[in-house]
Amino acid sequence: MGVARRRSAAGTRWSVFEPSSQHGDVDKKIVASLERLSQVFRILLRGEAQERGLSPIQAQFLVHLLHHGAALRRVSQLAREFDLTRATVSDAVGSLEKKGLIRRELWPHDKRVTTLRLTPTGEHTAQELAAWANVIEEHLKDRSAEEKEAVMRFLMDLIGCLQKSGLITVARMCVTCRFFRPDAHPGESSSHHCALLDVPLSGSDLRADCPEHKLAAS
Amino acid sequence: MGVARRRSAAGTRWSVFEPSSQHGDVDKKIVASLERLSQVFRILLRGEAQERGLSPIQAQFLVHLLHHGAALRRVSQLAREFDLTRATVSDAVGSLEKKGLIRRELWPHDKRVTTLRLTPTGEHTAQELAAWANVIEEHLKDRSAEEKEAVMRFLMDLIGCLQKSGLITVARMCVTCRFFRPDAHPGESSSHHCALLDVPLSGSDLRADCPEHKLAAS
DNA sequence: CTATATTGTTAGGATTCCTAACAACGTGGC
DNA sequence: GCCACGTTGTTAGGAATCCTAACAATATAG
Repeated sequence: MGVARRRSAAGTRWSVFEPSSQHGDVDKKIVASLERLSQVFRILLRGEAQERGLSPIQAQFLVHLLHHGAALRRVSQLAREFDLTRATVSDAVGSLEKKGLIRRELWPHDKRVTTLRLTPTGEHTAQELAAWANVIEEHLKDRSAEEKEAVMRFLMDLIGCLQKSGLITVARMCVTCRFFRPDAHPGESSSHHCALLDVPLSGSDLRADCPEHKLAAS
Repeated sequence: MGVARRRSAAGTRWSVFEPSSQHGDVDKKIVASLERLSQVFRILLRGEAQERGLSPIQAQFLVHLLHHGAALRRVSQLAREFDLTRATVSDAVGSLEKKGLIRRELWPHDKRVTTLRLTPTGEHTAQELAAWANVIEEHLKDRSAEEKEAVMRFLMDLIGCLQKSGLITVARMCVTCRFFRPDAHPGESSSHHCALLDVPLSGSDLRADCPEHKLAAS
C-alpha cells in the first residue's frame, strides 16, 4: 500500500496521566490501540518471516503475489504498494528468485516489464505466511456478527478517509471503487452492488483488497 | 510492545474472489483492514522519522521516553517493549545520544542500569512525532461517541486477548491490570474503578498504556 | 563468598533501503 | 519515420537496522 509522505503537524500534547478526563480522547485511544496492533503485526510478521529465512518485506511480497493477478505482479507495482523504490523491490525480488520461491517472466505486451510468478515452493510458503492471520481471527470468534460488521465498516471507512485525504495512494476497497453502488438494493440484506461483477454485496461482502478495483474519479 | 515469537499454524486458504460468500469472513476483513492500517502507520512513521534524520525505531524510542516514567526508560525495557535485542537498542540509543536528543544517566539504586532522559531538543522532537497521530484522529471526528467507544473497547479487548494468549508480552492496559475493578460502580456512568489511583473510570477512561500498570496474576 | 543472573556495551556480519546512473523499451509530436 | 521524453527494471555503493557472540560490571541467591 502506498502512502504519501506528508508535512509534519504542529504538536498538541497528549497526556496519559489524569484519569476521568472529560473531553473525547477516545480518539486518541483508538489511534493508540491501532498503533499497538500495528506493532504486533509488524513483530509477528518479522517472526514468521525469520522462521522461513525471509525478510519481512520478502514475506509480504510472497503474500501479495499469492493474492493478485498478473497485472499487479510487477516490480513497479510492488514499489507503489509498499512505498519502496524500484531498486529496493528489485533487490528483494532477486533474493526471492535466488531462493527459488518466484520466477521472473516476460510480459508479452511490453518488453520492459517482467511479471513475477510464484513457484510451487513459493506458493506453499506464501500460503503458510497468509495463514498467520488466523491467529488473530481466532480471537474474534466470540464476538457478535453485528459488532464485527460495525468494526469492519468503521475500519474500512477510516481507510477510505485516509485514501481520500491523499495519505494512502493505493487501497482497492469497494467503498472507493468506481463500480461500487452503495445501497443499490435498499431494504434487502445485500443492499450494495458491484457493477463490474454485477453481483449484490452485503455489508460483510465489502472487500478490503479487491483484485478488480478501479478507482472512482475523484 | 513485546510480542512472543510463535509457532506457525497450518494454512487454511483465504479466498478473495467470490463475493456474496456466506460464511463469516468478516473476521478476515477485519484482520485485513488492521493489516492495511498497520502498513499505513509503518510508512507514516518512516516518513516522519526520515524528515528529522531519524530511523523509525529511533523515533519510536523518543515517543516512548516522552510518555513513560524513569522505571520504563531503560535499555532493557525498550528491548522488551519493542522486541529487540539489547544490542540493537544500545545502538539506536547511542545514535540518539550522538544526535543530542537524549542523555544517559546513572540509576542510583542499581549501578548497572542507565536511565534515559530526553534533552529539551529531544523532547521537542518527540512531541512533534507524537503529534502525527492527530492526522488519524482528524478522520475520527465525525463519528458518534458511542460508535467510537465501541470500537475502542473492541480493539482493547482484542489486545487483551492477544496478551492473555501469550502473543503479546507487554501491554499495560487497564483491562489486564491488577488494580482494575471492572463494574465496581454498577449503574453509574463511571462504572469501573482503579484501585491504585483510587478513582472511578468510565469506559472512555480506560487506558491503552498506563504508566501505573501492574499485571494481574494470571 | 562464590555461583548465577541481569544490565549494558562492543565487534562483526547479513540484510534493508536509499540515491544515482544506466540500458531497454514504449509514446508522443513533427 | 524519428527524436525527445517518460517508464521499466537493473546495477553499484553506502548508511542504517538488527542480529549473534563475547565481554565487563553489578546484583542476588545459596
